[in-house]
Amino acid sequence: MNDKLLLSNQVCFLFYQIDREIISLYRPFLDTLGLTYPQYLVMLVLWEEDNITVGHLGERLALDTGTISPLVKRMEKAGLLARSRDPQDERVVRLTLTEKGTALKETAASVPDALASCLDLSHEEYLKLKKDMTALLEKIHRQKCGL
Amino acid sequence: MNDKLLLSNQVCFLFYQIDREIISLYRPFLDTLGLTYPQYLVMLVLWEEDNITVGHLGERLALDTGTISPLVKRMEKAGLLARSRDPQDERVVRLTLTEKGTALKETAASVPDALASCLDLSHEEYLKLKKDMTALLEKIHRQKCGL
DNA sequence: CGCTATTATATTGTGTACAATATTATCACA
DNA sequence: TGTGATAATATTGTACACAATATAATAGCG
Repeated sequence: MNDKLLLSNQVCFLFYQIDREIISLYRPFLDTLGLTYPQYLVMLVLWEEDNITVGHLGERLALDTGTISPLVKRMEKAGLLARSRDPQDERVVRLTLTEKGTALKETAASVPDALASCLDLSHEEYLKLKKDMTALLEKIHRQKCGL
Repeated sequence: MNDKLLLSNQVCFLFYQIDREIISLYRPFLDTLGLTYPQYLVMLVLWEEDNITVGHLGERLALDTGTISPLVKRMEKAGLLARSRDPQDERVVRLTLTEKGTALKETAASVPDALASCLDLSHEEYLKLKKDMTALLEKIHRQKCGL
């Protein structure tokens, strides 16, 4: 009758599962690094650009302050980064890698290849998937802005 | 240097964002129904097959007991379903829709179309996306089993 | 200069996820 | 027929997500 409500017809459910499955593929490797998946994403940002603000980090990961704030506090406690108020503007909190956080990049360098081999995607498949998913994400963003 | 660690090169981050964006598209519609997204998935299963066990629900949603158990308890409290031990096997808990839960299907019937129009996907695009993502999910499952 | 609006971050409260452990009921078999 | 193994679900503890609210610092403006 109403096929539209069948679980198997929900594309959203596919994304929901794929997201969790991918994260579970990361887990053994990230456990070795002592990181959770969102913490790994934070580290990727900091390895790219150190000494950023909490607000900027939230923008890059598309996470709000309610998620970011406790996340970076846990990472500070774990010795991965330091939080400090900007003397120029005391509202701003700047995030800096510790030695431990910087050093972890060496170990993390092998993670992308490890995952790629888990997923068993050729470079072409990877590029196509990345292109398709980027397009989909941008389409969603455009819709949300009501364009 | 090591482009592989750039956030923008992580396909996983695309799926992470797409999953959250899609759920946020659902939110206004599900708020109307008084459901969260995982609760909506539970309702989809129950509208398909009523009187199922907690274990079966967990299998269909690929969620473990630590997630399912409190989830269905909250839904029981909300009056959407009833939990009862199976007299044949007291270990088993069976889930049944209440009148309210059954009735909610009428209102929910419009959700899939509402989402489709949010995503602005043609039927062909939807079918292709579903096919591609199903294939990807199955590929991940095969990898995990070590085949 | 003082006061209000805005900005950056934090906190609170609720609801997932998931690993690890606990609990209770059934099963298998000596 | 006990009794240890197994199965189904629950609980505990930790870590996100996110809406709503709070807090503190800066900016803007009369």
